[in-house]
Amino acid sequence: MSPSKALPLRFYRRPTELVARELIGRYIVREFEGDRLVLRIVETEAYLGAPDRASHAWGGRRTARNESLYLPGGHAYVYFIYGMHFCLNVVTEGADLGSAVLIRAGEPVAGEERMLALRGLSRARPGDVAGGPGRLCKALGINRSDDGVRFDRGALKIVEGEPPSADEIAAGPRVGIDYAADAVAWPLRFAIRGNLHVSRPRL
DNA sequence: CGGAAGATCCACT
DNA sequence: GTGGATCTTCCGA
Repeated sequence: MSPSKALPLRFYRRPTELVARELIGRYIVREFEGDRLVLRIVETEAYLGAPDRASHAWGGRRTARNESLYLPGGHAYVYFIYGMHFCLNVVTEGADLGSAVLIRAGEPVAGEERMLALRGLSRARPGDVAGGPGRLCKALGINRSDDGVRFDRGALKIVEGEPPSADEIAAGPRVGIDYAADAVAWPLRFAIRGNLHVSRPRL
């Protein structure tokens, strides 16, 4: 079934837009209280750091909240937003740049029953479990205690998969960043074309 | 020190 | 389509 070989740190230490594209089709493997939860990544967004108005690292902003965003590629940046949701990012490139990829949606591969329970649902249509960054974190039991962990080992890994071909990946503007001036329209959102687990608005 | 806004989600009309 | 939930963070005064 799903492969178990974690991506090496060097995978992440490349241009952010490329990493965002190439994370599509990989698997997030989460060990949570004895359960193995697996999601296939179907949607990502690239955040480029200081030059990117939509990035938490815009203009070099650096605070206690986003400190882990400045770790070297391959670490997690988990932040709390809107008073109730967590979002999961994969730090990219080298240390101190503040570039990262937001994991926006995943397709359940294993442990779906447990993920449903974590989401507080009894049944779900495609996309309900992990279609959206807040839902995805809730389905995997991710919170601030996962901030700064490595993705190549431990209880929150990203492993190899079967990345779709380039023509199966759609690109478009990122979600929820209307304030981001010139960066509003940058096509840094990536998703598997036609996949039902992609968040709204669908690409 | 106060206010505003946020890389969201859900329920309701 | 609209607004409310809920709270941390940030910036301006």
